[in-house]
Amino acid sequence: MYTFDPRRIQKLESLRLSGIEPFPKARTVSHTSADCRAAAQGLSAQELDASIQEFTIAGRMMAKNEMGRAGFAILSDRKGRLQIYVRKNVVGAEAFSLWKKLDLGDIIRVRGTLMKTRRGDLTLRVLELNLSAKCIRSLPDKWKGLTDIEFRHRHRYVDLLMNEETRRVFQVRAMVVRLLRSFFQERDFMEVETPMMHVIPGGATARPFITHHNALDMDLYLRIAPELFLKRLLVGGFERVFELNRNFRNEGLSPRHNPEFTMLEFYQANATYHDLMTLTEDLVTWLVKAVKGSLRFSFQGKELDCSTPWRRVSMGDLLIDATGLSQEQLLDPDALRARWMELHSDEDPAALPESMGLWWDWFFQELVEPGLVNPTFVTRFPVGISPLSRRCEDDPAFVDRFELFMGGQEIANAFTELNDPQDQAHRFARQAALRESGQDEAMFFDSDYIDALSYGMPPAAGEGLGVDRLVMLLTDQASIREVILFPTLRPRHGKSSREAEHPQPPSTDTPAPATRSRGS
RNA sequence: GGGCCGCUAGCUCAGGUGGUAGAGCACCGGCCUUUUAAGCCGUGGGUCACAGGUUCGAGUCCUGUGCGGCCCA
Repeated sequence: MYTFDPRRIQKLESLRLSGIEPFPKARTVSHTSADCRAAAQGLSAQELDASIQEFTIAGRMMAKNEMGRAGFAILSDRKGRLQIYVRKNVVGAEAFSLWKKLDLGDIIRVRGTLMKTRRGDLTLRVLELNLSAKCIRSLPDKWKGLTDIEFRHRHRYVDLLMNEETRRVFQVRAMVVRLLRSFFQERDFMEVETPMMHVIPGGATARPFITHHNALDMDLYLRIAPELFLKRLLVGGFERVFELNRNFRNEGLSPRHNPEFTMLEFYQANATYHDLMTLTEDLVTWLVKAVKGSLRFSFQGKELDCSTPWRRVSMGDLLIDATGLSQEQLLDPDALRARWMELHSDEDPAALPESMGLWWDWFFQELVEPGLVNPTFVTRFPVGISPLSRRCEDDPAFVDRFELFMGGQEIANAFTELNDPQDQAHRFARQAALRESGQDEAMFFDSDYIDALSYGMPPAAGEGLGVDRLVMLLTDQASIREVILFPTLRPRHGKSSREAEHPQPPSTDTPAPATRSRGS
């Protein structure tokens, strides 16, 4: 059952007794607070007083000053805030008694004309006042505001109605999504929607969520990436496709990871990853200019300069600098292991990687990634951690792939697509073997995808771009939870009492394998 | 997974060494017809996250649990 604040319930009753419905049906509104500001632009207090134009606006009452038979309040609507002024001899006794009963948080509708106060603040002089919806919870402290981060995330609606900055973050997010769509539509990419529920989860190395279809009596996986379906569309003749939607990865929560996150993926036939580097520069600089107004901006205290061309550097060169190892040592898992143990003498050697690719991944994430502040394309990844990428022409141990880093975090991941069905089958087999050995982030063997490639997929390049991370950069937020309206949170009260009384048997899960979750 | 910090009124926070739980805002009542965090007077409001323990006595000390934040892995 739910318990309401008895004082506010009493208030509802008293309003109803005096003939005022606390939750009436909507009445029309003619303007917004921004319209009022625009109408008053450049007008003096005298000119406003002479104006007879009426405005009907509605919004939430965020502040209230009562002064006997008059008073001020601040109304907040989707376009901002506007002060209103209520006088008993103007609105009448009945409306004024409603005014006196109004609480902070109430949503009201007012009709009136514009004026300026002695201090010059634009104000709506109210002629008519209606209650639109009653608020029966008290608002956070009007001066200190709402600061508790957990409360802000669990009750985002309160965060939004109290904090201008929170609204701004999500307005920027909406703008970014709109601009991304128009960028690709203008370049003749077709927006598509591929399955969220997969029989075989693929397209990334990550643990999936499992769900169940009752009628078919089968488990399905929430997708970890749309990649393999988008490439099937290349086979089908849609030569430029993109999808902007959610992926789900069954990993821990962190300031950079939410289990569901938004990714833009796009694929272009007859292009290579070099073409996508240029396209990504065009896309991101365009977005940064539109949102920030400049290619230079600060992110978490660091200065970012997005002027093109961006640095392009191979992963190997970065690792030579960061580890002090030679090119030959970087190819030798034993040398890599020895260097790692020099840096981490306390780690359990049994839990460390065995392949060169994973070693590169570990060293890179630890030593290189945080330092990549300005936009940087990192190229030439080891084939072992790139099971869907085309091999470099000059060295089959590496692939034509890049990741884009900005502000010390991975923003995008792209490669020239592997379209040789035999090579792809070999790579899947290798991944499947890793799964067998307990690495549950490794990929499944997807024979339907091999079927598709067997029909011939045009040479193509594809990219995935983390929308949440991009919005973090553009809004200067350190945590992904600040750019997701309703981030995943633990249940408020943890384990149920039943579970506490009857603990589950010990988990039979295998211990965590020697992998670290890939970015993005 | 580990370390540190936090959890007190609807909100923001005080509560040296253990001794009847406090302020501001909000809410309620009264005064005030251009306020600017309006002001003045008055009232009500608490399972001090939860569970144990030490003690004559616990918001305070101890142990455990939950939730959150930061750092590390």
